[in-house]
Amino acid sequence: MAKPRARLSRDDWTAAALAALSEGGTAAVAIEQLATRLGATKGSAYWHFPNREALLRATLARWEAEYTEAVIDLLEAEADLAVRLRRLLASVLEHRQGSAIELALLASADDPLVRAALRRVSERRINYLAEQFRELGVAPAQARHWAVLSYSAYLGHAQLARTAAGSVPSGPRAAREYLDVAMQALLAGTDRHHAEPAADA
Amino acid sequence: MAKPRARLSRDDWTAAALAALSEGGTAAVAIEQLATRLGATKGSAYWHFPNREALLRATLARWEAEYTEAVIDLLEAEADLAVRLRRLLASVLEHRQGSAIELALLASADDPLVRAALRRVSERRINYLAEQFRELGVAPAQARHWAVLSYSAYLGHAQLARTAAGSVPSGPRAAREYLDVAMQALLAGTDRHHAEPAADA
DNA sequence: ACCTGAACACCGTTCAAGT
DNA sequence: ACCTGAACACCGTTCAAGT
Repeated sequence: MAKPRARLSRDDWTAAALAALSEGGTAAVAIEQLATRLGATKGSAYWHFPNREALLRATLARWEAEYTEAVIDLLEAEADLAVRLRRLLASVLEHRQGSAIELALLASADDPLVRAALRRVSERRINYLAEQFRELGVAPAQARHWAVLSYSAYLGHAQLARTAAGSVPSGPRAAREYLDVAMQALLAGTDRHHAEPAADA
Repeated sequence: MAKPRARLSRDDWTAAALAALSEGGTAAVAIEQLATRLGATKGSAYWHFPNREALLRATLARWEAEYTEAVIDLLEAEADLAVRLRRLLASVLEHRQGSAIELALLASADDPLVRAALRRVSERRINYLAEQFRELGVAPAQARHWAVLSYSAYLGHAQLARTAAGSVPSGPRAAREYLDVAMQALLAGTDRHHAEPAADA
């Protein structure tokens, strides 16, 4: 398929695996299929990696390094703390780029390696959100609970968007109304009983 | 492993598949492995089912028939509408029986067949929840949004419990506090601005 | 150092042959 | 009607041999 390359690097393999991952989940990270795409034989993979697990592990590590902070970076760009939460949920409704791999990983949580990667990323993001809630005036003990709830809504939404796209609000109008509802819920523990209908649409 | 049985039925195969599903997800529904467990050869499976996909499909259909209404039945048993929501979220925190298969399915959402089953079940449950919110006095158009948010929190929680058990509130004390927060959020659109700390613990 | 090519194990699938 | 046993394709893995 692809033009045969004289030599392949580790990065060539993880790049191909990352692409396969977003298209077909963990199952698509198959050495023989990747070798065909890369114009090489399976033996090449086994030079760079001891086995398929190591290739998958390296691929997930690369995803963590390149995408873990993506959500946080997106939020940091906005000054208004309350609007950040809205952005977080909106990012799922709007299917931003980079989320394809994340959705594929959530669907492949069967795999222990995937599970471990998701665990680390979740913990990092929940800690960030808890910090946000504390800045909004929520007591530390409660802040973590609000963070977990918010991140659960995010994850559940990603899951719904993938498995039951029809059940999820679609179109700009419905999305805005849904976000208003979500913000009213998630900020119910704050002084601000709901965020403005957003100046970021 | 298992004592060899003279003859196997379709139900024997789907029962074995259901057990394998809850232990190892879709990947564990492997005809050769199931045959060994059942004390038969692979050919037996191909008598009852045209292929592995048909076996998986029948297994998922059985799960839908036996477990789809489980959550709803659980909730119907309780008269107080607001407490039902609390029960829904609590059921994830407490890892009730039957949820093992559901969690495995969420993790195997890679598979188109699994996705389809989850879609049908989600839609059914969201409709039920929307009805609940309408009974709580929420306008129909809003009720669906609150239902989607609630179910997202449920799904996201299931995902977190599976991938990042450490991030989720554990222990009766933390679980209760977390539920109080969740109820405050999910009932923020209702007259009852939060449910009583529950008489069902 | 990096890769090919052939080999083997495992699982999905087929099918002729058995009871 | 229901199952076995042998066969083949596909993918993970190994390794001797090539450049």
